[in-house]
Amino acid sequence: MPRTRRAPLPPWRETPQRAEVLRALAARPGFTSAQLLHARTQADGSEVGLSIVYRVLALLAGAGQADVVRGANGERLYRHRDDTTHQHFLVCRRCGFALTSDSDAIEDWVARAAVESGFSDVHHTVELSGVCTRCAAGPSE
Amino acid sequence: MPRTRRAPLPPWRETPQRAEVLRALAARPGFTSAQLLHARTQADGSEVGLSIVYRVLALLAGAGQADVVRGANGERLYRHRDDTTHQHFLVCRRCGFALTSDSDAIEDWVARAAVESGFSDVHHTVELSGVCTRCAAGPSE
DNA sequence: CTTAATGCAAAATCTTTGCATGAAC
DNA sequence: GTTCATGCAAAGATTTTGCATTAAG
Repeated sequence: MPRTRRAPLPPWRETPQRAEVLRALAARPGFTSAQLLHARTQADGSEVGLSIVYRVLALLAGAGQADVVRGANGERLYRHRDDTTHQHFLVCRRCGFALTSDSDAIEDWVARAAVESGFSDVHHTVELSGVCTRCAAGPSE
Repeated sequence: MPRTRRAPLPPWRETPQRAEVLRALAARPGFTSAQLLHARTQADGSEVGLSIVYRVLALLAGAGQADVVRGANGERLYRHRDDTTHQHFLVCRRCGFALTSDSDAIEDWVARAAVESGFSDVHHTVELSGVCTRCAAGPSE
């Protein structure tokens, strides 16, 4: 019973702005905030409105084409999604670089907790953050 | 190597407002937002400023006397802390009622992920949300 | 042409902060 | 009396939305 709620994917028109957001998102090695993404597109010379960045990211996330985690301050961080399996991430707090974590143990645990508690429609969020080896070595970026 | 960073607990004066926030927090069966807590204190006839609610909650959380999770919209939800063990919660999305989850499996998994990845200073957040049996039965509150 | 996307600025949230007043110790 | 807490309103930060304009199909 996979939670693969691949949304009906609302009308999607190819526009330069959307391409740009996708490109910028794909170019990031890790999770990135909408704001930073917007800054990047600006820096790259494209004129993409901040609201569009938000709208595109929301669409992507809704369609399952982007993963979302929450930063320490509650801001949403997005990452282009490579595959379709449900995953958890170990995200570098400094650079956003993320490793996927093998999470069968978690999934099992969650399923068990759901059953035992009697709770219905149980969602889960597992977020790991740390400092990656590269950032630990030398404060870059 | 427990993450029991029990803060030095900055100067703490007993005031009616603090007592009221504590009381309101303790009265809740589950996790509650600062805003709702403020509304409750108002409803109970006490005059506690919203900023005080935020400040007191921040102090409590910092001192390890309250647990914090994040709601779906990124808002912080607080709960009075009964014991000192590191726990995870299964929170009802409707009423905030929470069950603690036995989380040894998670802790082990996190520790392993940290070691294997080479990441340092790894924090983790595990949040489960669902609908508790009571709320599933009848939409109350 | 018809419908959807864009951009801007305004609004909505949640949260924090500056500062003068008042209460705790 | 000092020092900290309070309250208000203003500021911050992130995200959403209304609406006229522009572009995609």
